[in-house]
Formats: sequence, C-alpha cells, structure tokens
Amino acid sequence: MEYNELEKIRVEKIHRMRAAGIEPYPTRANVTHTCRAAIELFESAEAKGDPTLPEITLAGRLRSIRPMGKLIFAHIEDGSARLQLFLRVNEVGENKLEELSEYYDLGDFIEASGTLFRTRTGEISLRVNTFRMLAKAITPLPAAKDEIVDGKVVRHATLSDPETRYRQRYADLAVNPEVRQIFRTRTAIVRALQEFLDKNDFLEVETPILQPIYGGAAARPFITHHNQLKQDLYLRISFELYLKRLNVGMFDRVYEIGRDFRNEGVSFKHNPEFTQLEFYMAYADYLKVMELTEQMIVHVCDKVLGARRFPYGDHVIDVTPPWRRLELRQGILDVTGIDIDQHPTAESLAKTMHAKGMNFNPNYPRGKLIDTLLGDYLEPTLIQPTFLYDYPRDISPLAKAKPGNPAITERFEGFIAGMELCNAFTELNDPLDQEARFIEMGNTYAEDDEERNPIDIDYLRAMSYGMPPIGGFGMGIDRLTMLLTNQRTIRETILFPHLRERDE
RNA sequence: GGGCGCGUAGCUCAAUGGUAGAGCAGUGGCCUUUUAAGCCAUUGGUUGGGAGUUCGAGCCUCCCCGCGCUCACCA
Repeated sequence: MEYNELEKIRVEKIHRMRAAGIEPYPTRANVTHTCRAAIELFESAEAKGDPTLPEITLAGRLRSIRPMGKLIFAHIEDGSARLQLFLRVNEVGENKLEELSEYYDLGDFIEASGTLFRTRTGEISLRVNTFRMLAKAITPLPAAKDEIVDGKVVRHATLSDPETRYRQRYADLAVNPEVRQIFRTRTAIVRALQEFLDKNDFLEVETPILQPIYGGAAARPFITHHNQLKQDLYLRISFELYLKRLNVGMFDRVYEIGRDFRNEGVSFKHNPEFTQLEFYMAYADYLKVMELTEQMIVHVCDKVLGARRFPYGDHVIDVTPPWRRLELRQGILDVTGIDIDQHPTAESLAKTMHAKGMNFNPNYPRGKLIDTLLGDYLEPTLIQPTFLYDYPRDISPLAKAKPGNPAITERFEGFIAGMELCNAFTELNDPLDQEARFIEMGNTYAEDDEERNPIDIDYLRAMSYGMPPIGGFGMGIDRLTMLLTNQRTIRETILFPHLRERDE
C-alpha cells in the first residue's frame, strides 16, 4: 500500500502507540450494549425515575472529536446508532486524556466505559471512566464533518462521487447511513418474498449456476471452463429450465432467489449479474399467477414499507389490487394507433411503422418489432402497476399458446413506473410443441448469434416424462428494490456493482 | 460501440489563457457542557495520464484512462 501524507501520520501513530505499550489492534472487545440499546436503557430508566445506572461499555467508530481543554466531547457510531462521549479529566485522568489527542483520529474504532447521563443541552451521553483503542484507522473516512440537527445527522461535504462510492462501497456505507438503509430494505424485501412464498407452500431450492447448456432467456452468456472435466460451462442466464424439471419431479411449487449472469450492456437498469426471483406453480395458469403477483407485491410493501403507496421519482405508485390489466395488442393500439393483428407479417408491420416515422431495426422478425413498439411507446406510459398480457408466440418460446389462437401465448409482464418488473406465463408443457419451438427459434437466429440458445435435449426429456400445467414467474429483485427505495439506477441497489477495471 | 458532459488537496468545491485557492479534515498551540464548538498559527497539489498550440495551459487542440447521462443493444 502506498500511503499519502495524512495516512503516514497515522501509521506513525501506530508505531508510537506500540512503543508506548499500547496495542492499536487488541484481539478482543468487551461490549455490553449497542449504542441504540444504551439510549433505550437510559430512556427507560429515566421514565421510571430510576437514578441508578450501571456502568456500561460501548464500542464504535469515532465520528467526531471536540476537544475543549480538559474536557472532550466526541461521538461514536456503531451499526445501531450514534452516541456522545463525555470525557473529562476528572474521570479519565490527565494522562489518558492526552492519549486521546496524541493517538486517536476520526474513524478509529474505540471502546469506552462509563455511565449514561444527559448533558446540559439534553443529549444522552456516556460519562467516560476509561476508553481504549480497538482498531486504528489509517485512511481518513471520506466525510468532512457531521452536524446533529434535531437529533438527525447532517453531513457536510460527504462522499458523493459515484465512482468512488461504488468502487469503495465500504467507505460509502461507513459514512452514508441512507445507503446502508437501502441495503437493509433490500434484505427485508427478499425476506418478505420468501415469507410470502413459503406461506403459499412453495419450496425454496437451489439449481446449478454453472450449466453445460444455458437457456430460459434470450441473452448472451458468460463462458467458463472446468479444467479437470475439460468442459466449457456457462453461467446461467435464468433458472427456468431447471426449476420446471423439479415440477416434473413432483415438487409442485418451487422458487429460487439467486444470481443470473448476462453478458450484455451495462446501464441504469442492467448489471452483468443481477438477482432474480423465479417461481413455478403446478396446476396454475398465468391468470392465477397474476393474482398471486399482486398479493405478493402487496405483502412486500406492507412488510417493508408499511404502505401500499410509495413515491417513485415524480410519481406516487399505488400497488393496491387489482392492477390494471391491458391486452398487449390493445395497449399498442392505444399509444401508436397500430393494430398488430392487422399485420400478421414482419413486412407489413415494418411498413406501417416506417410510415409513422418510427425508428426500428428493419431486420427484426415480427415479434421483435412488436417488442420495439412495446418498449419504445407503451412501456414509458405504464406508471401505475399494469399487467400487459398475451404476447406474440415468436418472442415467447417457452410459453403456451392461447387456446384457439396459436400466434398468441398466455404470457404477461408487469410494469411499474415505466419499467418492466416481472415476466410470467402459462408454461409450455407439450414436449412435441416445445421441440418444434426450439427448432423454430434456432432457425430465426443466425448460426453465430450468441442469443441463439442451444437445444436442451435433457429438458425435452424431462418434459417427455410428463410435465403438469404450470404457471411460471420471474422478477428482478434489484429493480423491485429500485422501486421501493426510490432509486434511479440499479447500481444503488447492488452492493458492489460492476465497474470497468481500473489501473491502480 | 456512438453522441454529450465531467475528472483540481483526504472530502466538498472555487479559480477571463497570466503567482493554483476556500471550508472541513490534518499538524502545533489556547480552552472543564460542546455539537459543522471557537480562537491563533501552519502543512498539504505531477489540476486523471500523455502529446501539442502559446512568451505563458487547470482553462485551447489531439490521443488515452475512468465515471455520469443518453442512444444503440438488452424477452
């Protein structure tokens, strides 16, 4: 490590401490209370009018030091709260007090023992008898100074450069409590989803991340290699094909929450690895899944936010069921005036889109053109929760056709705040139809198109054993977290988002 | 990958093409109820990297690196 001038001063302090017989990194800490527990202890004792308070020991990072000669005010912060230390020469002694100004810096982890009281300004504080270093920090925290206004911490000139925040997330988290809150919420979201699905008799399972054949989505994979087996493997792009194998194996309701990997562009709503929830429910169809989706999102909002209405950007989103249900064809007709049913071929649709001055890839098949209309014109208008349903067959190779209309599949996507949140369908469980679709898909992609999924023979074999009717569902956890924490980029909901490698 | 923008002290930010600065942090002092404590003094820079134009470049030009926004891409 190369240390800068500020850091070298602190390294020097470490050496001077050791020379003075003080260990800057003692092995054990002796903590009796978190800061939060200490505050609660004092408040309840105060409410009972109980003047006897035990001596307690707290630990945390030094976040402020205000020396006033023979009296020093400081704040420590642990994972629970921030608490003021009151260090007076009367209690700690002259030598010990000098030790503080001699060796201690903002950011150091320390331990302090004493009794709680209120200062003249009314702040609950620890009257410190003794204290000790727990872990000396060398690099200064990237926060200039904090102020406490009405009990809330106001930070001045704190770390805000996004690049540094993402690359050094530890420093971001250490100084920006609202960032910590996003990730607490994220975990609460996952817990609430698990709770909901468990309650509905779903079994949480884990399926392979390293796969010999990738599938279940149209995306380019990451490729890796197993040395001993001399075999290329792919990092999964979805869980779908493995989870439905489990339905064949008589697990009627299964779900998985885990990581998908897609070797594609990075943007405010795309990270190369992202967290997905997929569930598969035997004897259900997409209408059943729609209802379950509403209930599930409402459950999460109730649990995590305690509300069914929440702000996102300039909007207030209301997830109270029932959500709007809009046929894809009707939705596109409403916003573009194009009736896709009047254009059964890509040529016809492209001609009309061209006539309207729309921007699109002229080489796209019909399904992808429809997807363009959806993404460019319809999706941005879907602010309040909306289910778009009945998608064209050729962009839905794993979805079952609508009875009586082989060109349409029973599929829906959920949109909130102009963003695709989830994707679900009545699963195709006819092995002969599935094989035909795979072959059809293979033909629509060029030989070298990496989005062209290789045919998964084993999946077809599983289906051949008999696959029950299934309603399937997938949702991005990162995007759901964006919604519920009012964040504009996916990077704010991923602890360590991928950034380009940088020479150090 | 294309377009636009940004990169200055540890952090947040200034600086007409003309001596690189402030606040906080740091360092040395004073101060026994402060809370961005205060007061006095003081250190700190290859202005992301490289090349060019110019008497002179943080500023203008080009190349490179990184980040942001956006388009493309993305079931």
